[in-house]
Amino acid sequence: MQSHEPLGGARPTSRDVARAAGVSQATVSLVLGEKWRGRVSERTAESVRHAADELDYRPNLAARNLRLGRTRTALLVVPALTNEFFAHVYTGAAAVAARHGFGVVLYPSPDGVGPTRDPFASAQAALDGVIASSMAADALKAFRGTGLPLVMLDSDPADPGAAAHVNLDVADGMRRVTRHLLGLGHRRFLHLASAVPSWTFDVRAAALADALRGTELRTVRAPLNVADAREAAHLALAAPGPRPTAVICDDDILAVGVGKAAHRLGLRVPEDLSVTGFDDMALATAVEPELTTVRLPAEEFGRRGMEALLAVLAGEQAPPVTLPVDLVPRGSTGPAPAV
Amino acid sequence: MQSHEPLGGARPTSRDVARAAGVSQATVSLVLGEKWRGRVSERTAESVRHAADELDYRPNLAARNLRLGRTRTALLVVPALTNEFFAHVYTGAAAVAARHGFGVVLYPSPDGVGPTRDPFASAQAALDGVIASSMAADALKAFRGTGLPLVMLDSDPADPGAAAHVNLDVADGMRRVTRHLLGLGHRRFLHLASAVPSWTFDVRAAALADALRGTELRTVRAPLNVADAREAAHLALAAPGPRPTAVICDDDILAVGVGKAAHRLGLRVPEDLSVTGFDDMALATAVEPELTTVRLPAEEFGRRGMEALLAVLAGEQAPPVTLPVDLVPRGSTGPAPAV
DNA sequence: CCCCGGACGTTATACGTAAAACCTCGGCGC
DNA sequence: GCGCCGAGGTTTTACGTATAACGTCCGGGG
Repeated sequence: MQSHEPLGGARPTSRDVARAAGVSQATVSLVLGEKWRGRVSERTAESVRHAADELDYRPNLAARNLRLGRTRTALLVVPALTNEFFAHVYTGAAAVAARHGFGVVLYPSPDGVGPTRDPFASAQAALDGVIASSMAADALKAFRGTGLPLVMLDSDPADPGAAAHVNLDVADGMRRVTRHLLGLGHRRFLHLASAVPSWTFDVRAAALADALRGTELRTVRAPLNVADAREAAHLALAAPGPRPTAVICDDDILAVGVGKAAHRLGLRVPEDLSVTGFDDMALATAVEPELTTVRLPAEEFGRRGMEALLAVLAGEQAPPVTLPVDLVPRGSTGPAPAV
Repeated sequence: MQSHEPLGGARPTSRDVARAAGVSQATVSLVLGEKWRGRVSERTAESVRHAADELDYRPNLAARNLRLGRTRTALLVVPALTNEFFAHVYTGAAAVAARHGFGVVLYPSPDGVGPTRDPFASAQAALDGVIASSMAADALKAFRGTGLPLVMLDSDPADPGAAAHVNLDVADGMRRVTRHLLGLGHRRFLHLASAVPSWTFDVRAAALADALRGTELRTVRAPLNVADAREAAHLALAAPGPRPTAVICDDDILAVGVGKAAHRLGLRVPEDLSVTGFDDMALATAVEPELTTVRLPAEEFGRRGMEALLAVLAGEQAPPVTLPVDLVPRGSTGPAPAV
């Protein structure tokens, strides 16, 4: 039976609690801040806690942030909220953050290109630090030079603007894909790459070029959505000349688009055409056949990112990390069709 | 050529700007706050703006929030970040918010059930108001009784705890689905419902029961993910007795699960089985055949929610809104198979 | 007997901003 | 010649918190 204050009434402050408990405001702050060992008697502490409960006191975050000069809030800059991969990254980051009394605010880069006017106005929160995906490069620019500690996800380790780097071994992921496909006898490849420029995609392309030297490899780019991917794949697959027998995609979404294009062209997957994705999102097992793809440890990626940021904030060095990835073979890849 | 302060150096305050411009701090606040018409000369104002630029001054949000007693931040409580529908809702809400100098923070209800310990600690931002989906009922509980203005999305309009309601006409959506399927000759239905209890799903079920009275209608529930939906659908479709000819789903994700179950059972969609989704997310056109589904105006939903919250914060009444929905017929529905 | 050092609090202050209240001065009406 | 007013500022205060600096009382060692 909580006694509710009148709804319009102002929220109680630590001074109100102090008055109710018959102590000074400073004592309330000490007790509630758990810094009172040996400074306040158990009896007094208890009465403060009781009064705080009674009044349903919650400290004013704005005042605390002002006083302490930090906010315990991190910003996660992601390319788009609709990208399921980053939902998992967020989950991981938020979990670690919560354990340290931190909160995580999301800043989704607007879908349209071009940098935003003022990210801070949008984020609206004072921040202690920023974690950003290299895929959100445009939105990111605005955060540079603000002096805020910056942890970069999947970006060039040589970038000096970042205080720490957490990467995924996407090059190895692509190598595993090629090994898998070469083992199935494929020799003519199409790489459906992301049209968004980003270090992580450059790395994939380079790894691919390296692993597939001596075979036929074409590259086509498309934005990260099914419709555009389908169009791009349709064009490439319907082109004159020998058709690739395997399409390697930078993302599951692109791979789904390829599947749709194949379907429209009357090509069976995987009998006529093998397709691979990247990320292993829910989408990968939603389609038929299920996608052979590269599984990325998305949640751990987010966790490591947040841990790196916390380390930086604590003044420590955060060594660069590269997380391993896995190939998940499924139904969308099969033996290369006999010529 | 921006002259960067030493990186470790403290951020400049309005007092620093004042010193640089040779005026008092109050004047800086007036000028930068655009409240200086007739109070400060154009010359002085210009010199203040110049000094602020020079120092790369950004107001301290914590101090401002403390002073003003409000944060211009709204919280959007959603069931899960992986649900694409809410990504669009967020986009809409954030767009309106930005136009009014507001920011939007996301609070994704943890995937596991059970209320969270302290949402405020996680949100970490002082808030002016909350917009919440009825699908996140558990996380929502913690926000009740805080006196914070609450706008509910797709929830019982009779709920007195909310200051405003914005709904989607999901009942009409379901009626359109039934009309479509009845017109195709279907008479035996399976309703694959969401296992998450929520007003919006109750409404759908009721509308369905009402529109399909006189036909055969079974109901099965599944959590909102492909794997569980597939299992539930598999069981229901493989059960003895006459098989339903159409499966009506509460969500596109569920519909995709049904498609996979059908594939496994050797049933062709739509020749042997018609399937409908709900939401019209990207997923709906990612699968083959594409899903007949109900298109929800997700972005407008978010916009209206934010507008309602702004109205409430301005002390106005926000009349309840119900947004219309549309049926999008695609390849997953067809004429009922001849018995 | 005096002084000293814990134990237990209190008083005072600073964080950076917004804005109310207050100053100063020159010009103008009467 | 005096008062008043408006333009163009400045001084001051408050927001709520955390914490450094400062009492006060009491028991005990020298």
